Amino acid sequence: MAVTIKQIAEYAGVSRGTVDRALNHRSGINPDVAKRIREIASELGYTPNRAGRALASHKKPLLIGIILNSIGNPFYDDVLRGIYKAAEEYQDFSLQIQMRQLKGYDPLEQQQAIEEFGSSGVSALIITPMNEPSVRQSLLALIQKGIPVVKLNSDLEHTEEAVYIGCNYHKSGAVAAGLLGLFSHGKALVGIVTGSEKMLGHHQRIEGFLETCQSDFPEMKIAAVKENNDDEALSYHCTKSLLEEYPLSALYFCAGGVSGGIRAVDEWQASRPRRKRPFVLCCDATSEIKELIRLGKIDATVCQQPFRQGYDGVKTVFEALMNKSPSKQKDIYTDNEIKIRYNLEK
Amino acid sequence: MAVTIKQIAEYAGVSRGTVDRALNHRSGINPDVAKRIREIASELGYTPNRAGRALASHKKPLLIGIILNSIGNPFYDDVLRGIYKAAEEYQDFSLQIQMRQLKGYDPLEQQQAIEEFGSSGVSALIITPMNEPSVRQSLLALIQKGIPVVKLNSDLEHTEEAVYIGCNYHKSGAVAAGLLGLFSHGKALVGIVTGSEKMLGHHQRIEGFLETCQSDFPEMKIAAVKENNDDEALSYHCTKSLLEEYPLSALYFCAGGVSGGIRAVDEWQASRPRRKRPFVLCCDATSEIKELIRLGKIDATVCQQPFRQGYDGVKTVFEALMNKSPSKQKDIYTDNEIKIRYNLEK
DNA sequence: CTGAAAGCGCTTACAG
DNA sequence: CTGAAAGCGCTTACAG
Repeated sequence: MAVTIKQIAEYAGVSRGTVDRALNHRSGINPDVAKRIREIASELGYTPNRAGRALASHKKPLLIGIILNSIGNPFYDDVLRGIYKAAEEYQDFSLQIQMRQLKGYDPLEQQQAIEEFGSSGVSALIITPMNEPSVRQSLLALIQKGIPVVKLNSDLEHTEEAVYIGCNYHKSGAVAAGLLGLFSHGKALVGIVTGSEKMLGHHQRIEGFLETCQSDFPEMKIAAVKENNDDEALSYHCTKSLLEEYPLSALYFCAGGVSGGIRAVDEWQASRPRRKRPFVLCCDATSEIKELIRLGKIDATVCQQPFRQGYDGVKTVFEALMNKSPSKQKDIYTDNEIKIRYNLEK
Repeated sequence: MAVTIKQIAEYAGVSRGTVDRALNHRSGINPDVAKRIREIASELGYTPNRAGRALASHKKPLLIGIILNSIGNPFYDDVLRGIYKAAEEYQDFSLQIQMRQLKGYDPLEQQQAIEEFGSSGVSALIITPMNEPSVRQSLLALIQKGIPVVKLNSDLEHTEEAVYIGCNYHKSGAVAAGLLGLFSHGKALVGIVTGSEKMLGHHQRIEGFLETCQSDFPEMKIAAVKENNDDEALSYHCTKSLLEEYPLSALYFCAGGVSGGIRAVDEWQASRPRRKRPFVLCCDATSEIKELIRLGKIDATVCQQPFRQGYDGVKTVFEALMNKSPSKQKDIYTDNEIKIRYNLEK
């Protein structure tokens, strides 16, 4: 039988209330008493019972603020599904979420959202942070107040106190290169279409791709890297010019704008029926991308478990709040899953 | 605020005990009253609070029996990790597991284990069932008593009342064929090494493989299918003779005995340095297989989320027990994950 | 067949 | 600074 607060209280010769104060570092307790109780608890190997805790905190539910730059970005569909699934499962444990979705990437807007949540008294925050000093400042202020923060999908430098849950972008690029290496038997001329060199994730993917090419596939060459700013029309033009300028055997889309690029490939192929269509690789599996894979227009994609990102984000803050342990949870790097037509989920 | 038993009691003008009896189909209650209470509950959209339920059932913890034919089979390492992880997370909700691992495939032994658990009074059972009438009988007897049963990793025909959580073997074979088709640009002569045609899963993998070859890759030919009974020594000989008899361009191991087979490939290649090494595909990612992939001796493997199988197995019985709903949980088909050297986890 | 009470582990006002 | 009591939602003997 697991050890309870009641047992600790008996053992220490104090009331349960006092044990609670000690264990949860609440105010209004003699520091020496608190210290002794904590020692007893750790000797006895006490771990709080989450069912008990959940029931007791029923009166003031744990509010989790969520800030996602997700509007208009279908990648987040599965992330959101994961979040809502977890929220549903944890609602019996008096956990509630408050969602705030943003469009585009405006640091100021994001900072404002953080501060609003901060002053509205959320117990924890999940955010897809921009890698900006102003955002960092706001987050650090929250963390200082003891509010757990989860960085979802995009990391923010110099905020190691917050857990990161998301893709290992560098590895994602390496997987793409490895896959292409195997398909092409190590020989290829690759055109890369990215979102923006300024986006940390996009940049890291390309780095990982290039490093793997250099170390493992010396005969795989990069023709050029073009930026499409995640814009379909721009992506169409980038891709078109890449195809016209170089005799590409492969295309790697490492961000958004995939369907625009595919349109360029289709046209290129229609006008040059004798040429071999390049091998097309991309990232993630939005419903649009899935459709293009089914149609045979994309050969493979490297995914990052978006559902799990959302689900584990909520789960992680729940655990952090339930255990109120000073120990930081571990970062979670989701798997870089290879999907082809045959193992695509519905 | 969610609706509680107390509210239903007030609404119906009865005590909370009576509501409990009605909602959980306990004995000793006027059927008409029970019916009325259930109607009220469903109108109000009542769902039981798991934290409350968990705390209350603290006195007699839920015991989950687990029967795995896992001894000596490294595939189950990750399944076990998943099970223990879930057990740890759910122990606060008074869930306990009792593990019984078996060696080999003896239906009688399995049946005995089931009956022992049945009479020792477990609340639920998780099992890797053999596809045998005697096993089916024992399981159906448990199910009749209202004990939820989860079939883990292997399905058993004609027991639709039990949830299946595991691989879609047919699809696993199709993914292997699709992957090979892409790598080989649709042209290959494949040797297949399987465990036993009698094992449902092994058989289904081959079926899936063949069907995909026929429908999508007409120039991919199967040289022969050999059985190794999951035995390394036998696997070595099967593989050796396949390589000697046919000019294979690919090998597909769809069960155990992979390292024995690879030894044959290594020797074959050493004695014929001019010939191209066949492309090697297998299933799952035991630590042995991972090592062979890292060494470049296996090109790709199709995995089935063993950790998730274990974790979700426990989670599913927990949900079933907590909700005590008559509605059966949904079968879970885990993803057929493609792993190559570049996206292998540590 | 039904109700009132006690209890699961924890937290939270309230008294002192 | 500390303790006693009430309460979260649910279940379980026990009385009647």
